[in-house]
Amino acid sequence: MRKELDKSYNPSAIEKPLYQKWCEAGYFTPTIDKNKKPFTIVIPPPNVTGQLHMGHALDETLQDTIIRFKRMSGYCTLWVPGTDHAGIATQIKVEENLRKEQGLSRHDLGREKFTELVWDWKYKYGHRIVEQIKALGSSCDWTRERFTMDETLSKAVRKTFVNLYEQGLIYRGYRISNFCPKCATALSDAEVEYKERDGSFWHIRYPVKDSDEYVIVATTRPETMLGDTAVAVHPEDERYAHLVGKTLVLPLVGREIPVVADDYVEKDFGTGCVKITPCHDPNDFEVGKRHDLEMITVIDQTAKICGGYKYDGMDRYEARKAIVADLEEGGWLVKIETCKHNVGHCHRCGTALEPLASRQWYVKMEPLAKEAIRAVEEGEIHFIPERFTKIYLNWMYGIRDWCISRQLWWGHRIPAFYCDDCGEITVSEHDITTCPKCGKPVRQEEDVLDTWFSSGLWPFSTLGWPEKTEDLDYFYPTSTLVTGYDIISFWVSRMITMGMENMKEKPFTNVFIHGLVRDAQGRKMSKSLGNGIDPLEIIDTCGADALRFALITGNSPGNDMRFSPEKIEAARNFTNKIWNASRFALMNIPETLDDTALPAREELRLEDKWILSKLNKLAAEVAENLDKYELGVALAKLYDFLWNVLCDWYIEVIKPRLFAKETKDCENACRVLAHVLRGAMELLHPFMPFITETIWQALPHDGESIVIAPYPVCDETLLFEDEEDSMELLITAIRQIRNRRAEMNVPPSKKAKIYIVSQDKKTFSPAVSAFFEKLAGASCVEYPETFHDDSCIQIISDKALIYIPLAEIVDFEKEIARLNAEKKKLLSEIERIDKKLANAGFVAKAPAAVIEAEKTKRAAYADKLASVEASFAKYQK
RNA sequence: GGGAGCAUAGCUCAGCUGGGAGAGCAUCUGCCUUACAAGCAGAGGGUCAUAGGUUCGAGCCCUAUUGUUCCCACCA
Repeated sequence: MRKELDKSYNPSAIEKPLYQKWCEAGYFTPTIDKNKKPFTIVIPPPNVTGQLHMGHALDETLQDTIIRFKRMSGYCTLWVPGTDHAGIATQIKVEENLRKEQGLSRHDLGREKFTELVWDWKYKYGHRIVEQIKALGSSCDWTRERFTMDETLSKAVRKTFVNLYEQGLIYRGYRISNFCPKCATALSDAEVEYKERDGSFWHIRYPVKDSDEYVIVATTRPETMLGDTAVAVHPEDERYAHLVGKTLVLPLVGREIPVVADDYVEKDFGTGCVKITPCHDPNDFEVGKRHDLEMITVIDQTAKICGGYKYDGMDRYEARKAIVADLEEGGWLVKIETCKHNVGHCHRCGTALEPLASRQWYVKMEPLAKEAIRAVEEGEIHFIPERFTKIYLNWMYGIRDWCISRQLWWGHRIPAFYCDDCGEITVSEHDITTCPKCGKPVRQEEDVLDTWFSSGLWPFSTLGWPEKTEDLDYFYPTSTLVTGYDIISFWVSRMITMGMENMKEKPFTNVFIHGLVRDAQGRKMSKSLGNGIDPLEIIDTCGADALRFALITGNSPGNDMRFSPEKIEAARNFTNKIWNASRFALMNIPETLDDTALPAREELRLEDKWILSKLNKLAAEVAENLDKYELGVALAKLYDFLWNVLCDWYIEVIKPRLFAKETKDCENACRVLAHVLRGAMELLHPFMPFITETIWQALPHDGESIVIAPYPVCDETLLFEDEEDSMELLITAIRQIRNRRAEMNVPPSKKAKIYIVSQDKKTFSPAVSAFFEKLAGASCVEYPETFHDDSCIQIISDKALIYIPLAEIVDFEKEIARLNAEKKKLLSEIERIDKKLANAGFVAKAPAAVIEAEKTKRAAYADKLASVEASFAKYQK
């Protein structure tokens, strides 16, 4: 059933109902077919209470383009959508809201009530991001939508935890971890962002007990001195050798602490004496363990001083000021230097982190990393672009144990149960209430798991693991993972690690990495800068297709891109161009034409063969580019074909035929036009699904939707090299005529007769006169064997001489100057080629085809030069 | 300290395995040519960061330098 297109493209009216139709028809829900190859993508799950931003838009567009291409190419495609519970991020948001609206903290509510509240949020806002992903046109299978805290996914988490624990790969350890005072939880190394800060280097005098001697330590964090339990020097540092083993008296505190010798100290840095605070610095912690030093905690999890000092309760920075003042007053402060140093910050909230000794759960990574490294090094998993392999391997080779416990309430609670009576720790897949050892009641670990623990299982937990499901069997391993380079260490590495461990098989074959979307000045888009462009606003005003186009065009894998209103405008103009061209086509294609057959081969005219040839070559190239993940290149080719080939030339050229209604020639042109436009829409569909479906439905077509139409492949019987060459000659000739007319200010309304002299009778024949009449301001065209009229404009085109009798506007001096310029250019070109051909090395080593091409070029130049010379002769007569 | 990316037209970027540089936007000129002024036609504009090297031939490969962005590690 064909419908006429509206006067103007109105995406907002079209997109939603279309998307709904696709979903209802089940196009996005695959039926497992063992005769077909599966192609699977799992979405990088966005935060469940988040909102779509440009980064998501890019990510989803890339995935959708790939999956639509594969679907049309005959694969059994599955794109699993879903969301992440995003532990910290979500909890913070809900806590903030609770404080704002009710003035309460989560502790006021208690764990159970608070998590209920977060679930409420999840139900309330979890839908929003899903709707936004749909608005982009993403062809996800919503019947398989998952959430990291779904029952089955939680099972996967527990199963994994227990497995690893039983292998000794999960353990509970006491050591320094990074604490975020604001989020009030421990973090993993990956979640620490180091930023350079201006700081000071305080030099403090520590006196030796019962002596006049002293040592000077230098520190950037004087407040930690409260927890000092030693001063370390290098074992081979002669300056301090006599002090090793002696006792120092800690200023302000009075604690007696030893001087120890440790390799960790660098002699040449600072004073060569390092204060050791085992509970508040990772290196000091190690030193402390080696020398069996006392562990004294002086800063708590909210970054306040604790431990029974006069500074108790003070914030760390407040305490720093107070302590420095007291040191100064006591005469302990020697000097203050300014320095730059790196401070770890929470990657969620940006607060400066506090290293604290505490008991946390860890995953022992080294044994697990082995397989994850092997899979990539042996090429089972392939990064696109290649260079990200190094980034991944660099991270994996330097991997340290992963702190997975978080002091949060929102997330998967760690399935460890403590018996306070006998001290037994039981890790169990199922909740237990009594201790299996002594039968006394147990209490479950309060902490939850790092969000990335569950997202690390995503490629198989979403398919049903640990159950042996049909989906898992058919769709795993997934095909391509699409994500930004910023989460390679957070997420990609963990999925590979967990996939190799749990499935004994890679989670995906390809990792397609994209960059960040930045603003027009190249800055990261962020809420605080207010420089973000809202993708939803663009969808509303310009349509999802325009947004998708703007995100993919001119972009190459792995590189950041700048996004600007100009880009969107260009994209919208393109959708408009497609729309108008299609509208024009449909105005001319008669209603009665509803089959999709091309005209008989012998009835195809030059321009028909040309455009068909171009289309089929395009199909081959686009598929090749898509296979290589060069989406930007593929889309640029489609743009060029639609605008600069189909619209600018083919449609213009066939207008006379289209207007000759009810002729066979008209019908043929219509058939070719419909065929080419439909093919172009099919090729473009993965990139711009809505507009292409709308136009496709309006054109003669087979099948019920472009979504499931076969992706065009190159039909070699429709490649016409000769006709392509001829058409190129004609286009060149027309361009040159236009150029000359414009140069000479001939008004477009002024038509003139033209004479074309050419040996190429096949190309320059009366059959193409209409081209020149329509496109080059010709009143009529003649094709004489020779032509002599000195008062004509003469154009030396490829394989043709063109004469236009516009005597009244010919400026002979200008003509001669122009010919001179032309001659000079031709001579230099010929000289260049001659030089090349005279080069023995070139002739001996260059491929034959290259040499042949040079010779052909030389012949063409020589030909033109002869024409130029002939013209000179005429003018000089 | 280790590693990676980028440097091409005024701006934003393409340029696949080396065979004489492209697009979009911007600029200038002329057009309401019956799909489209969100358009059509035409034009100008580049020592492909610098210096070497490999090669018959380098924007592309190698080395060094400069500028720039990022990742990792982190010395108190």
